[in-house]
Amino acid sequence: MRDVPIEQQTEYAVEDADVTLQLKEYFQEEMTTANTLSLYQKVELPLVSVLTDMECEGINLDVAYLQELSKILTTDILQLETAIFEAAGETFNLASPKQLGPILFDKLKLVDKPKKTKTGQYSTAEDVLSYLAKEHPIVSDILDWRSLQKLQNTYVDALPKEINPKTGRVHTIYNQAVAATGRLSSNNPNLQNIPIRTERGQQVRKAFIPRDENHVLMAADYSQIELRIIAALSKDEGMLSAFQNNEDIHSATAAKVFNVPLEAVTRAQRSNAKTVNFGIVYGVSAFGLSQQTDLNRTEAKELIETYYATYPKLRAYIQEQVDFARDHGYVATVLGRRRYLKDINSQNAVVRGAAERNAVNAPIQGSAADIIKLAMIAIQKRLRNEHWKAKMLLQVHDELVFDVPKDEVEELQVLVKSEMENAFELGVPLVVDIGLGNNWLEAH
DNA sequence: TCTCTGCTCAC
DNA sequence: CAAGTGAGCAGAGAC
Repeated sequence: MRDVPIEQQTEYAVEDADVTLQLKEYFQEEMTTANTLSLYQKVELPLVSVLTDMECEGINLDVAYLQELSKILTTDILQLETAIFEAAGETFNLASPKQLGPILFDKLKLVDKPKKTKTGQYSTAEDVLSYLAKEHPIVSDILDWRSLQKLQNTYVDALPKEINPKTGRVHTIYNQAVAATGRLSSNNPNLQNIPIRTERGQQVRKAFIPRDENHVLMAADYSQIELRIIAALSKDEGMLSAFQNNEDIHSATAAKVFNVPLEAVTRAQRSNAKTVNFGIVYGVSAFGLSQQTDLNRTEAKELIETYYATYPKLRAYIQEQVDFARDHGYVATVLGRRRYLKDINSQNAVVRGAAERNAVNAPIQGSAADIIKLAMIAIQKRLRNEHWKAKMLLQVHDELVFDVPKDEVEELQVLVKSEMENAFELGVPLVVDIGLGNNWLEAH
């Protein structure tokens, strides 16, 4: 908390003493374990001042641009609303799933047996409506309306309200003691879920800009860090060699699974391989995979089988994690961060299944968190000791964002890439991609 | 005003 | 039965 007025410190960052208490509660009784004590002293405590610096620094937002964006959104939203009420034959509160459900499924009878939520309402969730879009033009208008409404309410109109009048910048708060896996979380505002996937969402990301015309934003993100971790932890030769040869892991997986040369992999094959690669980390079932791809359940089941035949040590590793959790009641990351799984021996198969997926996912997601935390500590130490003017602003799980004076850009890229790639010796190369831009979208 | 539900944004 | 980790919005109902 250096060089920051006291009134500013307490506004954005919880004081260090409070964080220490939160952390001790977070780790609870395991503080006596050697690994946990070391994790606490070597990672979590040094990270406190790094996060404080980032929170106090804040980030610059282009408010005039967001206000223009909001006007356009308002027009588009009204247009969609008119078309939807016309098609429905009545007006209602479109933001209410409780009112929308009966319109779609009782009045327009979009489908025979509508999916219900756990409370018995009709489900109008995105995956359900996407599937029904071909039944009636009102459906895609509703989905479009929802997405624009989300952008306007959650980001375009909300973010400018978060600007601190003293600094003129937006200051998130990072919570170090919330996520079960060791990840950070971000709130007030959450700057870890700024849109990027859709074209209209990308317009929002453009509102995050450098502090002035002498700076640029630099984004540095780990390439496929979770898959590299599962490759390293499982020691599967096929997956390790793909990373050692710096191959595109999804194409390499597709080539192996569909038994075609790397150059002959089609877009659809790569896409399905990508879905399985991510699914493995989350513990996906054949049913889940079939929902996410164009495959039926039999094909999805076959694909998963072929996947495990391709990367046999992955299956063994997953089994080891589940067995370890059953025996010890917890699983651990590369730095010994534990997640306790009280339901791992539950009689209830659904509850037990969820705990088993946690046993696989927590070490992967948590090890990625360990590694980026080490990188953040190392980077901030150098920025401070070597008197850089550049500032680390944001962390988004596998990405760090910096505000960089133009005359530091070239050298800082080298520093950040090197510190991130060498933060931890994993046994598989860590690769960091760096981008620069006059806004956060361009920096990707 | 508070809490829960349904939904959707990110990695 | 069925994909992990979060935060925040509006609606709806309890008080």
